[in-house]
Amino acid sequence: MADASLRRDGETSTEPSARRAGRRPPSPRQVAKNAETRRRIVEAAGIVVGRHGYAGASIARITAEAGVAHGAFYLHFANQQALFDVLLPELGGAMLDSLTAAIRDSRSLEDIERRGLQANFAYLADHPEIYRVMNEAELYAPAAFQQHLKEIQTRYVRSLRRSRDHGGDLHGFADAELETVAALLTGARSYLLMMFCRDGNAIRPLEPEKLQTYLDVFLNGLRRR
Amino acid sequence: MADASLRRDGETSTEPSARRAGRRPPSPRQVAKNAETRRRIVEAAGIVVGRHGYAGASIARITAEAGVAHGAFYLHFANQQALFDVLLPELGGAMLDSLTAAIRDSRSLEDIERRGLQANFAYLADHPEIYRVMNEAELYAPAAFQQHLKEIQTRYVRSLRRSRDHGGDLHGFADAELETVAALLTGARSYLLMMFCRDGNAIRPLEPEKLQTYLDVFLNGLRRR
Amino acid sequence: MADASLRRDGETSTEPSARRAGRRPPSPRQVAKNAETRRRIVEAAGIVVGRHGYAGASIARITAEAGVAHGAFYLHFANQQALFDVLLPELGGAMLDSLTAAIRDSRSLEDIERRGLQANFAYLADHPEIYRVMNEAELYAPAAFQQHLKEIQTRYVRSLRRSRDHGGDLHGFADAELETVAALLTGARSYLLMMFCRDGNAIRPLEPEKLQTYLDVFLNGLRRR
Amino acid sequence: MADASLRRDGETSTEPSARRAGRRPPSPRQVAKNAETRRRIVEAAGIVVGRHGYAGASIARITAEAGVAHGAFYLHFANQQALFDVLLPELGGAMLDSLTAAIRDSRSLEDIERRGLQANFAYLADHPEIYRVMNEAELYAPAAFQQHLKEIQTRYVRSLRRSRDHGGDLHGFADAELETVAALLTGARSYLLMMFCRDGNAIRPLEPEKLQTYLDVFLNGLRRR
DNA sequence: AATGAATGAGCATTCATTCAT
DNA sequence: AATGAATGAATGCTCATTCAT
Repeated sequence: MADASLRRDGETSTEPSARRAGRRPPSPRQVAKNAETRRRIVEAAGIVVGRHGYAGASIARITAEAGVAHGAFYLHFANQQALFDVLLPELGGAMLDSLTAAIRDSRSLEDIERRGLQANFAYLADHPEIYRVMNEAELYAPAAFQQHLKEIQTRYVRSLRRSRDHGGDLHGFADAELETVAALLTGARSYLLMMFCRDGNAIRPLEPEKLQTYLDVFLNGLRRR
Repeated sequence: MADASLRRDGETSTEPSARRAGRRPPSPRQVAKNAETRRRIVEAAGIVVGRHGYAGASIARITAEAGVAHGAFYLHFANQQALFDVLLPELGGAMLDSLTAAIRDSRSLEDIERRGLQANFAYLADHPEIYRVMNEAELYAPAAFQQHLKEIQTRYVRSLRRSRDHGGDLHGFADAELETVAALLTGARSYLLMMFCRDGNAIRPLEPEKLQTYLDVFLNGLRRR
Repeated sequence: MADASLRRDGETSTEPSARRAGRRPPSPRQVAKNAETRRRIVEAAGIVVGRHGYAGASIARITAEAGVAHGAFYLHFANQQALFDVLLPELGGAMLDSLTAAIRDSRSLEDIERRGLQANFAYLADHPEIYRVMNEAELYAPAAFQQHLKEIQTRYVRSLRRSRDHGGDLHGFADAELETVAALLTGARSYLLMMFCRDGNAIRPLEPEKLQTYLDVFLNGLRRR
Repeated sequence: MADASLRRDGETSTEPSARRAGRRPPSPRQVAKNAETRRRIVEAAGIVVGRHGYAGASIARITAEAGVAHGAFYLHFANQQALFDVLLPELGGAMLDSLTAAIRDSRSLEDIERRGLQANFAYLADHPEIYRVMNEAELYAPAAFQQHLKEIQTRYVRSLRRSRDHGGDLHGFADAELETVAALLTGARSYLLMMFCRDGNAIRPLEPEKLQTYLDVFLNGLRRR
């Protein structure tokens, strides 16, 4: 999971906030059960958002999907928004980590892009609900969405910089320009996904010719000035 | 109310409900009033969606903004969805026309991109509500959104093709590839807008250096293979 | 009904707040129907509070009792509290008016007290629900309760003053002291009611000996210093 | 948990649950802890009711204030009502004892009233939460409230009778009449408190002139017939 | 066509109570 | 005895839609 600091806001603390004198500490079993329930709620929420969107993600649907009582929700989240705020960081964070891992030791821009794009689409094909979680977050969890964008941006720029400093492409691009470049790449990738890979709620792979065109344009465009 | 099942797409027929057996045709004044009320509702809806999003665009708010009775809404639209379905085509269509006009006699790709992008951002600065109308339509009026994307795509491809056939850039790109290129350009543009030009509900201009980077990357990337 | 100004606060305005140009004015029939529904809700609320207390006066119960839809409530009141705030003024105000009428041309203190007390208990026997409406208002509609107390106090002091200025008793009591005296009388009366006249949700008459003791003590006590 | 049906009045038995066949009697330490927890809950409930009223006195708030686990509540009380039923007797009983002590060797009515009233207001100023505990009990613990009234009544009548039999005032008042007189005095005192001494959740002293008026009226009124 | 009161299903949230540990 | 997570019924409120006028 990306970063615990993303999860703080508005969410009911799970840990007893003050370890009052004379209180029996919770058994490890209890703690585990507690965390497990929370996990099930988040997971169920992902599925429900994937199926019905945030707008259709009522507490009733989520708890039914999770197999817990309606009221149990409020033991783990202060309110519906608190869950929404946590959904993208928790589910999308895992995706970002997986993408980062996929391109970890790429040295060339082509490597980054080809492997990144494929890993991206593969992950979404495996976890199709993430698409809506991410996409609708702009509306239903704006802060989380902005944070997610920033995270993508940061990681992307880091990769581009590494590629520029070690490899052949991108020389001539100042750090500030790489910010813009990352936005172009992210946007282009996002639209490929949206326009050519969606199939109802499922994600199908990008056609190879389109991937090739994408690579051609950007590799050529970013080669050198 | 006429039989809804006869209507495509949930939208109430705009034509006066007469022309049915034995009904007097509406006076021109009536027709005008009819159309005028409908227009006011659509316009009000644009404003309300711009301000509160589709989710906050209740019939009550829209009719209040339009200055008509709550119930009047259903004389012009079969239901809320029918209005949502009509919003992007009516408001976004005008924007597309304006963009198409702005690049009409561009011959070079640079012309298309520079003028198009500037016209795009200028239009949105003037009509800030369109941003949300367009952006949230993916969720609230998916069919209209797909249609809008297709429209953009078609027009973009047409421009690119013209540029390729008359100018210097893009030769070597087959028609099929231009589809992909249009998606890349649209996606990149959209993310620039989202990441760098939003300021609450207002749109501020793209910084010139970022515009330049955009142009550099794509003009270079699309020049030739 | 006591005073419209009591009713303003938090309640949804029933009149269209702006008579916008070109809007058809509501028909008198509609207006009457509207007011009638509101009246039925208030009346039903009185009955329900009398039966279950404010705590049991759910919107569902009230609207069921009134024979209107759940949602109709919110066409007439902004929320539950707005109704509660209006209940005592509307129902208790009528009672105060009736009491004021009952003692209107009393000249002696004995007259005021005997007739006032009897009118008070008689009114409550006829409208037993008022007892709880009044009694629980301290908790559920504190502002209305304070206002009600003040109203009682003001009217009581006025009567006492008139009695003092025209009759034989109470001379030697300064205006400021009459405030205290009114509180003593109100409190004593209220406890007689509470301790000796309640019978479930009904009110039974005060035993004549108790009334006599009340009169003896106060008439003697207030006669003269 | 022991069989609730055996218990009068909803209250959990305070005695250790043993003494049943084959159970080891609880260690003195256990009993102490048991009683201590119960005491903390009652005390916490007083504070919470003083702060939020009975309506806001959720088990969660009370147990949090008491520093015990939510579930521990049900080891000491059968349910919330059982606690409410016990609150006024336990907290208000102490107040009554203090008032009884304050007027113990009064011989004149004036003594009783002046000292009683001052002791009453002083106690409430010291324990402001009792005001709400007492006041709202009519609603939330009606039986306890009636019992409390009766207790006040009994003690008051006893004092009045002693005064009558030993002192100068009240002669001519039969025992039955003293019942009524006690109600008048209690009601008058209660309204003085409510109307002139409340200051948010705090109680401020009664102004001396008002106290004097109270004494004048009643001493004069009760002197003799 | 226009009006706006009425309808009722749907939803988030609270909280007394239970129970496995 | 103590703990605190889990349960689920109840409630206030919103809002798309209908319909008498």
